[in-house]
Amino acid sequence: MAQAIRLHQVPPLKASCHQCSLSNLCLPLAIEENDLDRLEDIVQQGKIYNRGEHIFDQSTPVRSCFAVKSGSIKTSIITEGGEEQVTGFFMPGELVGLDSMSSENYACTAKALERTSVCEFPVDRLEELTGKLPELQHHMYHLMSQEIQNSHQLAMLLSKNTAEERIAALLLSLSSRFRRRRMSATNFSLPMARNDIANFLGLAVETVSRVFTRFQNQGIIRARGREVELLDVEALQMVTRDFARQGQ
Amino acid sequence: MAQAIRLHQVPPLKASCHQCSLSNLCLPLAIEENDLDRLEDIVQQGKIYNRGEHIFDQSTPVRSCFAVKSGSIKTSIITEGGEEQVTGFFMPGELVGLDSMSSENYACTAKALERTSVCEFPVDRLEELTGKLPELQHHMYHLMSQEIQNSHQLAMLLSKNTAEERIAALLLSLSSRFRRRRMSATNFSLPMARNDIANFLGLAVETVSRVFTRFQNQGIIRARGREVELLDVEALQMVTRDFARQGQ
DNA sequence: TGCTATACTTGATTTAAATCAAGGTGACTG
DNA sequence: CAGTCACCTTGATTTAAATCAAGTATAGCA
Repeated sequence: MAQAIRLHQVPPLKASCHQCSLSNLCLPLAIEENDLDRLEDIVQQGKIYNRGEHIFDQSTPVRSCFAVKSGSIKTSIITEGGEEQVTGFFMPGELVGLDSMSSENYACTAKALERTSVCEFPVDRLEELTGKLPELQHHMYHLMSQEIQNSHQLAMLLSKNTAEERIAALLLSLSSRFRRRRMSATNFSLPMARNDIANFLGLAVETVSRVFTRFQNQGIIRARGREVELLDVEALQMVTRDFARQGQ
Repeated sequence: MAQAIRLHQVPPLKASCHQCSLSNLCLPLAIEENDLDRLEDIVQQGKIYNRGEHIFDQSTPVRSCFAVKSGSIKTSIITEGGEEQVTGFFMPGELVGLDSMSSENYACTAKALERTSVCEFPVDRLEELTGKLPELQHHMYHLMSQEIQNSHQLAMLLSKNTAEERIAALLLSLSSRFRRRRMSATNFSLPMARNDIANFLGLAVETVSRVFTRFQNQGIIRARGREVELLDVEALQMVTRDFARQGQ
């Protein structure tokens, strides 16, 4: 109930990038105080999606990319056969839709994992603006190259690592992203279902479940549903590196 | 021998983007005839690398990204443990290093798979230029988003598809890329070793070898070392889609 | 020309994770 | 409040591909 109340807190109607608490993570990061107005001119703020609602759909015309303001988003691609591959999870301050920048149609579908508010940046106007603000352009290139790197890391994980290694890596990634957002790095609530984790990491749900229990039995984590506590971060790091060590 | 002669043909010393045969695939594609000089101003053309030589190395400072002029390149990332993951193969007209745009250090290592000539675009000057030429900026965003999509497709392949499906998909990808370059789409020479294919697709070399022989026995391809002939493209396409069908 | 190294192939065995099968848990709903 | 559904867990069995273990081509090189 307390939670329900929190969920219904509406963001200020005319919230500005100036005041946004995410300005050190999001696009404003790359913009001088002076020029911030120009970003505000093009952004549409505070749109809210409920759990399960689509922010955009694969194969529909690209209008905008989106920054997560609160909540979280998952993106996935779907084949002709209806098979789904989760391609990413996005937290506040992160930009969704970079894989569709300057394309005709969205390359993936973005879905709210919980009640989520986003800021919308129309791509054409964003391109226009990055043409005028070299720092912003630089930042966009940087974000996109990071996105490529992330995806390569995922490919690496999928092709070279065991189930335990993949899950440890995901938990650590979430942990450090929570930390950057000044939330607990060891005690958090997973925004996604086991199913999404399994799909993202190329595993069966059953395997994910088993690894969670194994980690729990080893005293590395404590997990009750989506609530997770990392009891031994070093041990988790060891798990991800075991693989690397064997290479030598 | 005829081949050897072809290999030693040196590109014109002051070759220009205007005259380049790849101008419909490469960056010039996005630039008006008038503005092409400005791209030529920043490009360093015709650098040649021998088989096995590195164009750039992971973790060294980023200077440039590179367009393949002739030959081919593979990129890979290497973990602390020395484990390698091949992240891509690049053909003439394709841009290498987008995963490192606007980063401090290169995120991967790029290696010539054969005698390869490249055009070099210093990143800072390229950023400067894209700030002035909206179409070029648009094209860069497009290329980078494509690169993200490619990598997501790879992740999909790695996490959802069988060995046969992965290899069929790779052969078809190579085939269509050869076609776009006005080379035979059914009769080509693989630029990379079985080992690289295996690593790229997350398989053991032995598995790659076995699948090649299986395809050969089924009359789908003919393979003698790196020489490959696609005898039944439709059958290959069926292989990649078998998976999708089962989803329904 | 033969030598060595690298690349590739083939077969036998093992294994990590998928699949199959069955319950348990919790949340919302009529 | 019982019922349904979505989500999660656990156990038994199967399987695709890895690994182990030899070979066989092929290419580069002295």
